[in-house]
Amino acid sequence: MGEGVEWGLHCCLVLAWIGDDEALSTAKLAKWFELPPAYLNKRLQALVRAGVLTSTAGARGGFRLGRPPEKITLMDVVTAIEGPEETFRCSEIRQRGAGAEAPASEFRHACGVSVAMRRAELAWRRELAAQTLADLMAEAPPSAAARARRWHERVNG
Amino acid sequence: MGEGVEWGLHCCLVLAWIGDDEALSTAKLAKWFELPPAYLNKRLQALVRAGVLTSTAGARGGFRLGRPPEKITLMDVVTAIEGPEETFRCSEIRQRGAGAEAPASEFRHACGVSVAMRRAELAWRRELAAQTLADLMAEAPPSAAARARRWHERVNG
DNA sequence: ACGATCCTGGATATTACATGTCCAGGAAGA
DNA sequence: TCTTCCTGGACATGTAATATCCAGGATCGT
Ligand code: SF4
Ligand code: SF4
Repeated sequence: MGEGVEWGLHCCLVLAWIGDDEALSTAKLAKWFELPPAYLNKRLQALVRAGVLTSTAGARGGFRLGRPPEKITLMDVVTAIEGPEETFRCSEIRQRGAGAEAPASEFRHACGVSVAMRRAELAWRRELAAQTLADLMAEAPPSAAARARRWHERVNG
Repeated sequence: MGEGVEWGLHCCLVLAWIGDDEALSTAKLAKWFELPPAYLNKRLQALVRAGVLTSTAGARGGFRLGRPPEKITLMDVVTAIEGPEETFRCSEIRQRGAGAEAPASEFRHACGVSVAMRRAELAWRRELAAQTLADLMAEAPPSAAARARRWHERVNG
């Protein structure tokens, strides 16, 4: 799991705190977290493509949430950044070598290893889809949200 | 998730099918699945270190299961090969940059992003720990097990 | 109209890690 | 004693994540 997920979640959290009235530029967000601006921008673009964020070009432009926080799940952010592929990639080694001698009827039955791993991955995705940005905001200490808004007023006018 | 997990699971399955009476060498297993022998051996060594497999040196040596199949969970194999680290690594970016201005009291509270991701990961691990090698054997078509034993008699005497 | 800000997307470099190979040493059986 | 075979480290290779840069276009404030 790349660190981009952590970046994305924190950025979404900040954007949720400061609200939809104002946008935050890549440069501001990068400065907040001390991250490489150009690279962070790539991740933000991925979130835009997934509809999690919206972007506005031009002066006073930047990013804001694409929909209300209670409509954004952690699963949305993770798949936007990590891609839709499953973490367990099946290379079908059972059909190679000695396994190739097996009758074709055996391959119609889904591989047990594959379904077992998929079952675990589904449990993971289900748990991610069950938690929203709004949940994270609720659990966070209120002082963090207030500090985000104060910082925003200072740097964004 | 590296492909080593798939290799390890398939090898464990073959070892479970042929039973504890005989051992299988790295070379034989590699030939079965058409995998690079030296590299496969690295993964098998990891399984030995975790106690999932046992190894015997010398002629007619090789690997066999370290304990009965119903005592080997998928979680055991995955952690043996992928390592014990969580897939979501937290780099504590909330304490960097503007976040550093936060009072220390805020950091005593565990980060919400971190606990949310951990919760999902625990669901994944729980699901892996709930499935054993014996379960996989039961779900597999009986013809696969029979073919494994036949092949073993041909190559191992 | 004009300059400043700021997103978009492609090309490119850098780095980390997974993958893969090789070899010397030792253990066990034939 | 010869062969098989595991162990562990060193090393080479390949690939993906990470990071930087630039040209193009959009928007805003003046
Ligand atoms: S048995 Fe399952 S994990 Fe193994 S190669 Fe086939 S589909 Fe993949
Ligand atoms: S808030 Fe959570 S995910 Fe973010 S840096 Fe802190 S511990 Fe890591």
